[in-house]
Amino acid sequence: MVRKTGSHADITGPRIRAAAQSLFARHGFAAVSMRQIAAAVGVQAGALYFYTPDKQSLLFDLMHDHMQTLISAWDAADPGPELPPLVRLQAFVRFHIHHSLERADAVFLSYMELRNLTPDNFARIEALRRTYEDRLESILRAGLEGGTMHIPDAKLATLALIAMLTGITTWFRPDGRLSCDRVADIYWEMARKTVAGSLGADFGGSDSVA
Amino acid sequence: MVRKTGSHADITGPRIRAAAQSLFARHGFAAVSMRQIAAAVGVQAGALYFYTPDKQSLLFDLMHDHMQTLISAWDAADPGPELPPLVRLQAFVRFHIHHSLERADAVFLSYMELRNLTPDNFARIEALRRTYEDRLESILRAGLEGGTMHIPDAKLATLALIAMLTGITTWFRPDGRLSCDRVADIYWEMARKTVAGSLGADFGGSDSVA
DNA sequence: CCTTGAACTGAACACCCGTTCAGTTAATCA
DNA sequence: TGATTAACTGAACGGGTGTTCAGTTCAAGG
Repeated sequence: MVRKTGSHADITGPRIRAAAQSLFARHGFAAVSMRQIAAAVGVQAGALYFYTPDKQSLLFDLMHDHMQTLISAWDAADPGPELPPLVRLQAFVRFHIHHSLERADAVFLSYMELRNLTPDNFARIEALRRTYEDRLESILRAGLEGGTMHIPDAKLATLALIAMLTGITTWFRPDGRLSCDRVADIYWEMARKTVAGSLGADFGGSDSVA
Repeated sequence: MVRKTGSHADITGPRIRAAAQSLFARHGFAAVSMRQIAAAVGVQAGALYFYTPDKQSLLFDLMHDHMQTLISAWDAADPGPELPPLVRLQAFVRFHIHHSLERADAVFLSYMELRNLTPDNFARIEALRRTYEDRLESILRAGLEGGTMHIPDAKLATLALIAMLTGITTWFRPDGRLSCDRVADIYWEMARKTVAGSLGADFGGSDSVA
Protein backbone atom coordinates (compact mmCIF):
# COMPACT_ATOMS: atom_id res chain seq x y z
CA MET A 1 0.00 0.00 0.00
CA VAL A 2 2.96 2.25 0.50
CA ARG A 3 4.45 1.36 -2.88
CA LYS A 4 2.79 0.34 -6.09
CA THR A 5 4.84 -1.72 -8.51
CA GLY A 6 5.20 -0.19 -11.92
CA SER A 7 3.96 3.18 -10.72
CA HIS A 8 4.70 6.30 -12.72
CA ALA A 9 7.01 7.60 -10.01
CA ASP A 10 9.35 4.68 -10.40
CA ILE A 11 10.22 5.92 -13.87
CA THR A 12 9.82 9.69 -13.55
CA GLY A 13 12.53 10.02 -10.91
CA PRO A 14 15.23 8.44 -13.05
CA ARG A 15 14.01 10.39 -16.07
CA ILE A 16 14.47 13.66 -14.20
CA ARG A 17 17.97 12.67 -13.16
CA ALA A 18 18.85 11.62 -16.70
CA ALA A 19 17.58 14.89 -18.15
CA ALA A 20 19.38 16.92 -15.49
CA GLN A 21 22.63 15.06 -16.09
CA SER A 22 22.46 15.60 -19.80
CA LEU A 23 21.58 19.29 -19.53
CA PHE A 24 24.07 20.02 -16.75
CA ALA A 25 26.82 18.35 -18.76
CA ARG A 26 25.97 20.25 -21.93
CA HIS A 27 25.31 23.73 -20.57
CA GLY A 28 26.54 23.73 -16.98
CA PHE A 29 24.64 23.60 -13.70
CA ALA A 30 24.15 27.34 -13.29
CA ALA A 31 23.03 27.80 -16.89
CA VAL A 32 20.24 25.21 -16.70
CA SER A 33 16.91 26.10 -15.10
CA MET A 34 14.52 23.79 -13.32
CA ARG A 35 11.97 24.68 -16.02
CA GLN A 36 14.33 23.42 -18.73
CA ILE A 37 14.81 20.14 -16.90
CA ALA A 38 11.06 19.83 -16.41
CA ALA A 39 10.42 20.54 -20.08
CA ALA A 40 12.90 17.83 -21.09
CA VAL A 41 10.95 15.35 -18.98
CA GLY A 42 7.57 16.66 -20.20
CA VAL A 43 6.35 18.01 -16.89
CA GLN A 44 5.85 21.32 -15.06
CA ALA A 45 8.69 22.72 -12.94
CA GLY A 46 6.79 22.25 -9.70
CA ALA A 47 6.57 18.51 -10.25
CA LEU A 48 10.35 18.16 -9.92
CA TYR A 49 10.09 18.96 -6.22
CA PHE A 50 8.18 15.75 -5.75
CA TYR A 51 11.46 13.96 -6.53
CA THR A 52 14.19 16.27 -5.29
CA PRO A 53 14.23 18.78 -2.40
CA ASP A 54 16.07 21.36 -4.49
CA LYS A 55 18.36 21.95 -7.47
CA GLN A 56 21.53 21.57 -5.43
CA SER A 57 20.52 18.08 -4.26
CA LEU A 58 19.88 17.10 -7.84
CA LEU A 59 23.48 17.97 -8.72
CA PHE A 60 24.93 16.40 -5.60
CA ASP A 61 23.03 13.15 -6.05
CA LEU A 62 24.26 12.82 -9.63
CA MET A 63 27.86 13.38 -8.63
CA HIS A 64 27.62 11.24 -5.52
CA ASP A 65 26.09 8.32 -7.39
CA HIS A 66 28.73 8.58 -10.09
CA MET A 67 31.60 8.50 -7.61
CA GLN A 68 30.12 5.60 -5.64
CA THR A 69 29.48 3.64 -8.81
CA LEU A 70 33.01 4.35 -10.01
CA ILE A 71 34.64 3.16 -6.81
CA SER A 72 32.58 0.04 -6.37
CA ALA A 73 32.93 -0.85 -10.04
CA TRP A 74 36.71 -0.66 -9.70
CA ASP A 75 36.68 -2.70 -6.52
CA ALA A 76 34.80 -5.37 -8.49
CA ALA A 77 37.18 -5.09 -11.47
CA ASP A 78 40.42 -5.02 -9.46
CA PRO A 79 42.22 -8.31 -10.13
CA GLY A 80 43.45 -8.19 -6.54
CA PRO A 81 46.42 -7.09 -4.46
CA GLU A 82 48.09 -10.48 -4.76
CA LEU A 83 48.75 -9.87 -8.46
CA PRO A 84 51.75 -7.91 -9.80
CA PRO A 85 51.26 -4.13 -9.64
CA LEU A 86 51.77 -3.82 -13.40
CA VAL A 87 48.94 -6.26 -13.98
CA ARG A 88 46.70 -4.26 -11.67
CA LEU A 89 47.74 -1.01 -13.32
CA GLN A 90 46.85 -2.36 -16.73
CA ALA A 91 43.46 -3.39 -15.37
CA PHE A 92 43.01 0.05 -13.85
CA VAL A 93 43.85 1.90 -17.06
CA ARG A 94 41.47 -0.21 -19.12
CA PHE A 95 38.75 -0.01 -16.50
CA HIS A 96 39.00 3.75 -16.09
CA ILE A 97 38.88 4.42 -19.82
CA HIS A 98 35.97 2.12 -20.54
CA HIS A 99 33.99 3.16 -17.48
CA SER A 100 34.50 6.87 -18.20
CA LEU A 101 33.73 6.74 -21.89
CA GLU A 102 30.48 4.91 -21.19
CA ARG A 103 29.47 7.69 -18.78
CA ALA A 104 30.79 10.81 -20.49
CA ASP A 105 28.09 13.10 -19.06
CA ALA A 106 28.60 11.94 -15.48
CA VAL A 107 32.38 12.25 -15.75
CA PHE A 108 32.08 15.73 -17.20
CA LEU A 109 29.75 16.79 -14.39
CA SER A 110 31.89 15.34 -11.67
CA TYR A 111 34.93 17.42 -12.40
CA MET A 112 33.36 20.52 -13.94
CA GLU A 113 30.65 21.28 -11.39
CA LEU A 114 32.61 20.86 -8.18
CA ARG A 115 32.54 24.61 -7.65
CA ASN A 116 28.74 24.67 -7.75
CA LEU A 117 28.45 22.37 -4.75
CA THR A 118 27.83 23.75 -1.28
CA PRO A 119 30.90 23.42 0.99
CA ASP A 120 29.45 20.37 2.73
CA ASN A 121 28.57 18.60 -0.48
CA PHE A 122 31.92 19.52 -1.97
CA ALA A 123 33.75 17.94 0.94
CA ARG A 124 31.81 14.68 0.51
CA ILE A 125 32.54 14.45 -3.21
CA GLU A 126 36.18 15.36 -2.67
CA ALA A 127 36.48 12.54 -0.15
CA LEU A 128 35.16 10.05 -2.70
CA ARG A 129 37.47 11.41 -5.38
CA ARG A 130 40.42 10.99 -3.04
CA THR A 131 39.29 7.47 -2.22
CA TYR A 132 39.40 6.58 -5.88
CA GLU A 133 42.79 8.20 -6.36
CA ASP A 134 44.10 6.25 -3.38
CA ARG A 135 43.18 3.01 -5.12
CA LEU A 136 45.55 3.91 -7.95
CA GLU A 137 48.19 5.36 -5.66
CA SER A 138 48.42 2.16 -3.63
CA ILE A 139 49.04 0.21 -6.83
CA LEU A 140 51.87 2.56 -7.77
CA ARG A 141 53.36 2.33 -4.28
CA ALA A 142 53.26 -1.45 -4.44
CA GLY A 143 55.05 -1.34 -7.79
CA LEU A 144 57.57 1.08 -6.34
CA GLU A 145 58.29 -1.12 -3.33
CA GLY A 146 58.44 -4.27 -5.44
CA GLY A 147 60.88 -2.62 -7.82
CA THR A 148 58.76 -3.19 -10.92
CA MET A 149 57.95 0.52 -11.22
CA HIS A 150 60.13 3.60 -11.12
CA ILE A 151 58.28 6.82 -10.40
CA PRO A 152 59.70 10.08 -9.07
CA ASP A 153 56.62 10.68 -6.87
CA ALA A 154 53.71 8.29 -6.33
CA LYS A 155 51.16 11.01 -5.56
CA LEU A 156 52.06 13.08 -8.61
CA ALA A 157 52.13 10.02 -10.82
CA THR A 158 48.62 9.20 -9.60
CA LEU A 159 47.34 12.66 -10.45
CA ALA A 160 49.18 12.70 -13.76
CA LEU A 161 47.78 9.33 -14.84
CA ILE A 162 44.21 10.15 -13.83
CA ALA A 163 44.35 13.53 -15.59
CA MET A 164 45.75 11.87 -18.68
CA LEU A 165 43.06 9.17 -18.70
CA THR A 166 40.12 11.40 -17.80
CA GLY A 167 41.17 13.88 -20.48
CA ILE A 168 40.12 11.32 -23.07
CA THR A 169 36.47 12.12 -22.35
CA THR A 170 36.93 15.67 -23.63
CA TRP A 171 37.83 14.64 -27.17
CA PHE A 172 36.72 11.03 -27.68
CA ARG A 173 33.90 10.48 -30.16
CA PRO A 174 32.49 6.96 -30.71
CA ASP A 175 32.45 7.55 -34.46
CA GLY A 176 35.99 8.92 -34.49
CA ARG A 177 39.25 7.60 -35.89
CA LEU A 178 39.90 5.19 -33.01
CA SER A 179 37.68 2.78 -31.12
CA CYS A 180 37.47 2.79 -27.36
CA ASP A 181 39.49 -0.43 -27.22
CA ARG A 182 42.21 0.96 -29.47
CA VAL A 183 42.43 4.13 -27.39
CA ALA A 184 42.74 2.00 -24.26
CA ASP A 185 45.59 0.02 -25.86
CA ILE A 186 47.48 3.18 -26.78
CA TYR A 187 47.00 4.82 -23.41
CA TRP A 188 48.04 1.66 -21.61
CA GLU A 189 51.26 1.62 -23.56
CA MET A 190 51.94 5.25 -22.63
CA ALA A 191 50.98 4.67 -18.99
CA ARG A 192 53.19 1.59 -18.80
CA LYS A 193 56.18 3.55 -20.02
CA THR A 194 55.44 6.40 -17.62
CA VAL A 195 55.87 4.10 -14.63
CA ALA A 196 58.53 1.90 -16.23
CA GLY A 197 62.14 1.56 -15.16
CA SER A 198 64.13 4.74 -15.68
CA LEU A 199 66.42 3.41 -18.42
CA GLY A 200 66.58 6.87 -19.90
CA ALA A 201 70.10 6.43 -21.25
CA ASP A 202 68.89 4.99 -24.52
CA PHE A 203 68.91 8.44 -26.10
CA GLY A 204 72.13 10.14 -25.24
CA GLY A 205 72.36 13.83 -24.62
CA SER A 206 68.80 14.45 -23.58
CA ASP A 207 69.89 15.14 -20.03
CA SER A 208 72.63 17.52 -21.00
CA VAL A 209 70.22 20.20 -22.05
CA ALA A 210 71.16 23.66 -20.88
CA MET B 1 42.64 65.32 -27.43
CA VAL B 2 41.33 61.87 -28.26
CA ARG B 3 43.32 60.18 -25.51
CA LYS B 4 44.48 61.45 -22.19
CA THR B 5 47.49 59.81 -20.62
CA GLY B 6 46.88 58.41 -17.18
CA SER B 7 43.12 58.60 -17.54
CA HIS B 8 40.90 56.56 -15.29
CA ALA B 9 39.71 54.42 -18.19
CA ASP B 10 43.19 53.13 -18.83
CA ILE B 11 43.07 51.35 -15.50
CA THR B 12 39.35 50.56 -15.11
CA GLY B 13 39.21 48.37 -18.21
CA PRO B 14 41.93 46.00 -16.99
CA ARG B 15 40.43 46.02 -13.51
CA ILE B 16 37.10 44.88 -14.89
CA ARG B 17 38.78 42.09 -16.82
CA ALA B 18 40.79 41.00 -13.78
CA ALA B 19 37.70 40.91 -11.58
CA ALA B 20 35.72 39.03 -14.21
CA GLN B 21 38.50 36.48 -14.68
CA SER B 22 38.78 35.84 -10.98
CA LEU B 23 35.04 35.55 -10.44
CA PHE B 24 34.43 33.44 -13.56
CA ALA B 25 37.22 31.07 -12.50
CA ARG B 26 35.89 30.73 -8.97
CA HIS B 27 32.15 30.47 -9.57
CA GLY B 28 31.69 29.89 -13.30
CA PHE B 29 30.58 32.26 -16.04
CA ALA B 30 26.87 31.60 -15.73
CA ALA B 31 26.91 31.90 -11.95
CA VAL B 32 28.49 35.36 -11.92
CA SER B 33 26.37 38.45 -12.56
CA MET B 34 27.47 41.70 -14.09
CA ARG B 35 26.52 43.35 -10.79
CA GLN B 36 28.97 41.14 -8.91
CA ILE B 37 31.75 42.05 -11.31
CA ALA B 38 30.87 45.73 -11.00
CA ALA B 39 30.85 45.49 -7.21
CA ALA B 40 34.30 43.88 -7.23
CA VAL B 41 35.59 46.85 -9.23
CA GLY B 42 33.68 49.37 -7.11
CA VAL B 43 31.36 50.61 -9.80
CA GLN B 44 27.73 50.33 -10.91
CA ALA B 45 26.74 47.57 -13.33
CA GLY B 46 25.93 49.99 -16.13
CA ALA B 47 29.49 51.32 -16.15
CA LEU B 48 30.79 47.95 -17.35
CA TYR B 49 29.17 48.56 -20.73
CA PHE B 50 31.52 51.42 -21.28
CA TYR B 51 34.29 48.82 -21.55
CA THR B 52 32.60 45.72 -22.97
CA PRO B 53 29.64 45.39 -25.34
CA ASP B 54 28.21 42.50 -23.33
CA LYS B 55 28.96 39.69 -20.88
CA GLN B 56 29.76 37.19 -23.63
CA SER B 57 32.47 39.44 -25.07
CA LEU B 58 34.01 39.77 -21.65
CA LEU B 59 34.39 35.98 -21.48
CA PHE B 60 35.57 35.64 -25.05
CA ASP B 61 38.17 38.39 -24.72
CA LEU B 62 39.62 36.76 -21.61
CA MET B 63 39.89 33.38 -23.30
CA HIS B 64 41.13 34.81 -26.58
CA ASP B 65 43.85 36.86 -24.90
CA HIS B 66 44.93 33.88 -22.87
CA MET B 67 45.28 31.63 -25.90
CA GLN B 68 47.12 34.26 -27.92
CA THR B 69 49.48 34.98 -25.05
CA LEU B 70 50.07 31.26 -24.56
CA ILE B 71 50.93 30.62 -28.20
CA SER B 72 53.17 33.65 -28.68
CA ALA B 73 54.91 33.00 -25.35
CA TRP B 74 55.72 29.46 -26.50
CA ASP B 75 56.91 30.65 -29.88
CA ALA B 76 59.29 32.92 -27.99
CA ALA B 77 60.39 30.14 -25.62
CA ASP B 78 60.77 27.43 -28.27
CA PRO B 79 64.50 26.70 -28.54
CA GLY B 80 63.97 26.11 -32.26
CA PRO B 81 63.31 23.31 -34.75
CA GLU B 82 67.00 22.78 -35.39
CA LEU B 83 67.44 21.37 -31.88
CA PRO B 84 66.76 17.71 -30.92
CA PRO B 85 63.05 17.00 -30.36
CA LEU B 86 63.74 15.82 -26.82
CA VAL B 87 65.34 19.14 -26.01
CA ARG B 88 62.34 20.96 -27.42
CA LEU B 89 59.96 18.69 -25.53
CA GLN B 90 61.73 19.39 -22.28
CA ALA B 91 61.44 23.10 -22.98
CA PHE B 92 57.76 22.67 -23.80
CA VAL B 93 56.98 20.78 -20.60
CA ARG B 94 58.74 23.34 -18.43
CA PHE B 95 57.20 26.23 -20.32
CA HIS B 96 53.68 24.86 -20.16
CA ILE B 97 53.84 24.16 -16.43
CA HIS B 98 55.34 27.50 -15.46
CA HIS B 99 53.12 29.50 -17.79
CA SER B 100 49.97 27.71 -16.63
CA LEU B 101 50.70 27.89 -12.91
CA GLU B 102 51.31 31.62 -13.17
CA ARG B 103 47.90 32.02 -14.80
CA ALA B 104 45.73 29.53 -12.95
CA ASP B 105 42.52 31.53 -13.37
CA ALA B 106 42.95 32.03 -17.10
CA VAL B 107 43.79 28.35 -17.64
CA PHE B 108 40.79 27.28 -15.61
CA LEU B 109 38.52 29.58 -17.62
CA SER B 110 39.86 28.49 -20.96
CA TYR B 111 38.96 24.87 -20.61
CA MET B 112 35.96 25.08 -18.27
CA GLU B 113 33.92 27.77 -19.97
CA LEU B 114 34.15 26.63 -23.58
CA ARG B 115 30.51 25.58 -23.48
CA ASN B 116 29.41 29.09 -22.52
CA LEU B 117 30.81 30.58 -25.72
CA THR B 118 28.58 31.30 -28.68
CA PRO B 119 29.24 28.91 -31.59
CA ASP B 120 31.30 31.52 -33.45
CA ASN B 121 33.43 32.40 -30.45
CA PHE B 122 33.83 28.71 -29.60
CA ALA B 123 35.18 27.99 -33.07
CA ARG B 124 37.75 30.77 -32.76
CA ILE B 125 39.00 29.56 -29.37
CA GLU B 126 39.06 25.97 -30.56
CA ALA B 127 41.23 26.99 -33.49
CA LEU B 128 43.73 28.61 -31.16
CA ARG B 129 43.72 25.59 -28.87
CA ARG B 130 44.41 23.34 -31.83
CA THR B 131 47.20 25.67 -32.95
CA TYR B 132 48.88 25.26 -29.60
CA GLU B 133 48.42 21.49 -29.64
CA ASP B 134 49.95 21.38 -33.10
CA ARG B 135 53.10 22.99 -31.75
CA LEU B 136 53.56 20.02 -29.42
CA GLU B 137 52.43 17.46 -31.97
CA SER B 138 55.03 18.60 -34.49
CA ILE B 139 57.75 18.12 -31.86
CA LEU B 140 56.55 14.59 -31.21
CA ARG B 141 56.41 13.81 -34.94
CA ALA B 142 59.94 15.11 -35.36
CA GLY B 143 61.10 12.86 -32.55
CA LEU B 144 59.24 9.96 -34.09
CA GLU B 145 60.81 10.48 -37.51
CA GLY B 146 64.25 11.01 -36.04
CA GLY B 147 63.95 7.81 -34.01
CA THR B 148 64.55 9.47 -30.67
CA MET B 149 60.93 8.99 -29.59
CA HIS B 150 58.65 5.99 -29.68
CA ILE B 151 54.97 6.81 -29.40
CA PRO B 152 52.02 4.66 -30.47
CA ASP B 153 50.11 7.70 -31.81
CA ALA B 154 51.41 11.26 -32.08
CA LYS B 155 47.99 12.89 -31.81
CA LEU B 156 46.98 10.91 -28.74
CA ALA B 157 50.36 11.45 -27.11
CA THR B 158 49.85 15.19 -27.66
CA LEU B 159 46.45 15.14 -25.99
CA ALA B 160 47.69 12.88 -23.20
CA LEU B 161 50.66 15.08 -22.41
CA ILE B 162 48.67 18.32 -22.44
CA ALA B 163 45.94 16.82 -20.24
CA MET B 164 48.58 15.54 -17.84
CA LEU B 165 50.33 18.92 -17.66
CA THR B 166 47.23 21.09 -17.50
CA GLY B 167 45.81 18.87 -14.77
CA ILE B 168 48.48 20.26 -12.46
CA THR B 169 46.53 23.53 -12.21
CA THR B 170 43.63 21.75 -10.50
CA TRP B 171 45.65 20.67 -7.47
CA PHE B 172 48.82 22.79 -7.32
CA ARG B 173 49.10 25.20 -4.40
CA PRO B 174 52.10 27.55 -4.13
CA ASP B 175 52.39 26.77 -0.42
CA GLY B 176 52.09 23.03 -0.95
CA ARG B 177 54.54 20.18 -0.56
CA LEU B 178 56.33 20.82 -3.85
CA SER B 179 57.54 23.96 -5.57
CA CYS B 180 56.65 24.80 -9.13
CA ASP B 181 60.19 23.94 -10.23
CA ARG B 182 60.15 20.60 -8.44
CA VAL B 183 56.79 19.71 -10.00
CA ALA B 184 58.17 20.62 -13.41
CA ASP B 185 61.17 18.35 -12.82
CA ILE B 186 58.97 15.42 -11.85
CA TYR B 187 56.55 15.89 -14.72
CA TRP B 188 59.38 16.21 -17.19
CA GLU B 189 60.77 12.90 -16.04
CA MET B 190 57.37 11.25 -16.51
CA ALA B 191 56.83 12.93 -19.88
CA ARG B 192 60.29 11.89 -21.05
CA LYS B 193 59.56 8.26 -20.23
CA THR B 194 56.16 8.44 -21.91
CA VAL B 195 57.76 9.25 -25.25
CA ALA B 196 60.90 7.21 -24.66
CA GLY B 197 62.03 4.16 -26.59
CA SER B 198 59.77 1.17 -26.03
CA LEU B 199 62.29 -0.95 -24.16
CA GLY B 200 59.46 -2.47 -22.20
CA ALA B 201 61.20 -5.81 -21.73
CA ASP B 202 62.89 -4.67 -18.54
CA PHE B 203 60.08 -6.04 -16.48
CA GLY B 204 59.21 -9.51 -17.71
CA GLY B 205 55.66 -10.73 -17.78
CA SER B 206 53.91 -7.41 -17.98
CA ASP B 207 52.86 -8.09 -21.54
CA SER B 208 51.64 -11.59 -20.87
CA VAL B 209 48.65 -10.35 -18.91
CA ALA B 210 45.41 -12.11 -19.79
C1' DC C 1 -19.41 3.52 -6.51
C1' DC C 2 -17.04 6.13 -3.59
C1' DT C 3 -13.00 7.28 -1.19
C1' DT C 4 -8.33 7.77 -1.04
C1' DG C 5 -4.02 9.65 -2.20
C1' DA C 6 -0.08 9.90 -5.26
C1' DA C 7 1.11 12.63 -9.33
C1' DC C 8 0.90 16.70 -11.29
C1' DT C 9 -0.68 21.58 -12.79
C1' DG C 10 -0.53 26.43 -13.07
C1' DA C 11 -0.32 30.46 -10.85
C1' DA C 12 1.98 33.07 -7.75
C1' DC C 13 6.08 34.63 -4.64
C1' DA C 14 10.08 37.56 -4.09
C1' DC C 15 14.06 38.26 -6.21
C1' DC C 16 17.81 38.50 -9.68
C1' DC C 17 19.24 38.82 -14.63
C1' DG C 18 21.66 41.45 -18.73
C1' DT C 19 21.17 45.59 -20.76
C1' DT C 20 19.79 50.56 -21.73
C1' DC C 21 19.79 55.39 -21.02
C1' DA C 22 18.57 60.05 -19.36
C1' DG C 23 21.09 62.53 -16.23
C1' DT C 24 25.04 63.87 -13.04
C1' DT C 25 29.83 64.59 -12.04
C1' DA C 26 34.33 66.19 -12.54
C1' DA C 27 38.37 66.95 -15.04
C1' DT C 28 40.36 69.00 -19.25
C1' DC C 29 41.04 72.49 -22.75
C1' DA C 30 40.56 76.90 -25.04
C1' DT D 1 35.80 81.04 -16.64
C1' DG D 2 32.94 78.62 -19.59
C1' DA D 3 32.36 74.84 -22.84
C1' DT D 4 33.25 70.23 -23.70
C1' DT D 5 33.18 65.52 -22.84
C1' DA D 6 34.63 61.10 -20.89
C1' DA D 7 33.24 58.47 -16.90
C1' DC D 8 29.83 57.02 -14.26
C1' DT D 9 25.19 56.72 -11.64
C1' DG D 10 20.73 55.03 -10.59
C1' DA D 11 16.60 53.78 -12.10
C1' DA D 12 14.13 51.33 -15.11
C1' DC D 13 13.00 47.52 -18.83
C1' DG D 14 11.23 42.91 -19.86
C1' DG D 15 12.02 38.65 -18.62
C1' DG D 16 13.87 34.57 -16.12
C1' DT D 17 15.04 32.38 -11.41
C1' DG D 18 14.22 28.62 -7.63
C1' DT D 19 10.61 27.38 -4.94
C1' DT D 20 5.81 26.92 -2.86
C1' DC D 21 1.17 25.50 -2.77
C1' DA D 22 -3.90 25.40 -3.32
C1' DG D 23 -6.19 22.86 -6.45
C1' DT D 24 -7.06 19.20 -10.21
C1' DT D 25 -6.73 14.66 -12.15
C1' DC D 26 -7.25 9.91 -12.24
C1' DA D 27 -6.14 5.15 -11.30
C1' DA D 28 -6.47 1.86 -7.65
C1' DG D 29 -8.60 -0.19 -3.12
C1' DG D 30 -12.31 -1.37 -0.38
